[in-house]
Amino acid sequence: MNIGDVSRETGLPAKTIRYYEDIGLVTPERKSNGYRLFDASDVHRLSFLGRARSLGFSIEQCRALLALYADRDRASADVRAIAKQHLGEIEQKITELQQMHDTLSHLVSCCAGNDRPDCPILADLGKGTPRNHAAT
Amino acid sequence: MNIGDVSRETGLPAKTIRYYEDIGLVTPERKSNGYRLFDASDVHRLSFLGRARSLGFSIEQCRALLALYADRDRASADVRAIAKQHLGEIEQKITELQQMHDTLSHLVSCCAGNDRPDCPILADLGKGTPRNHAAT
DNA sequence: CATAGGCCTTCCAGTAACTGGAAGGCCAAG
DNA sequence: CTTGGCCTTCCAGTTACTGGAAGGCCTATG
Repeated sequence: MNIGDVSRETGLPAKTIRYYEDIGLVTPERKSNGYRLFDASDVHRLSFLGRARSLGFSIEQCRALLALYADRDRASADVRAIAKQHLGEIEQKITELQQMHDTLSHLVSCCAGNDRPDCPILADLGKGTPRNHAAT
Repeated sequence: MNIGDVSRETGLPAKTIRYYEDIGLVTPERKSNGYRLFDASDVHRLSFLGRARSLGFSIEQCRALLALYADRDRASADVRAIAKQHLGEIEQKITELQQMHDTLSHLVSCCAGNDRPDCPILADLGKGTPRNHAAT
């Protein structure tokens, strides 16, 4: 298969697939004309990558997961450890975003949003050093 | 004030402050020895930036907010629009992360995490093209 | 046979918002 | 006069791609 076919099949942009080759996540053959030649296992790896990335795993985590995927003697605990660590990062981010959301939506609800200049959002951002992000 | 004092006062790393100068968000004076000389209004701008960034506003949004902050004829609606747009982005991200979290925590809970190789996390990632991220 | 369109190739540069580090100047204290 | 702690600039790296230029290959049609 050519890269275009693989792109269609996996949903990954051709650019991304080339990039994944650059960083060693896939190693397709080459035809005599220089075109990449992907076999079923390349496509499978790329689909795996697409799904892992869509779950937010970093490239390095994906690399580790692929290695474990290929290792028939792996321990599922190793996989689980990576996933749990990532889960922790996700939870951390959600917490931070939720915090931002609460503060900001409070400020937005306090702002008249008209043509007058007085604005509680700017007032809060311009306040002295104390970071008081909670609603009162 | 020297950059170190400002750093202590605002909580921003000196590197970041220099970067903000590079991209035109602050424009401190210079002493004869080449050192940056910050006055109270610089420090105030930097504190504003720190708070806006901690709420997740992008640098460009911060630039716009600073301009509005300085504009005594601003309309609060303009500020509110920026904040609401950002709020939408935050909500979007939270939704995505929540989705990842649900899928992944389900998979993690299904994985024994022992020294055996069978692992539902890898099994799911290795599945055919359908993206079936929901718990059954 | 020429050419047009659609594939493919490589390489360079840019994104966001910093961060790390090297090389070197300035200044106050001991 | 040297030591330590500031400060300066500049260069490179981070993450995971993405856009674009310049050019080769391949097929079909006039």
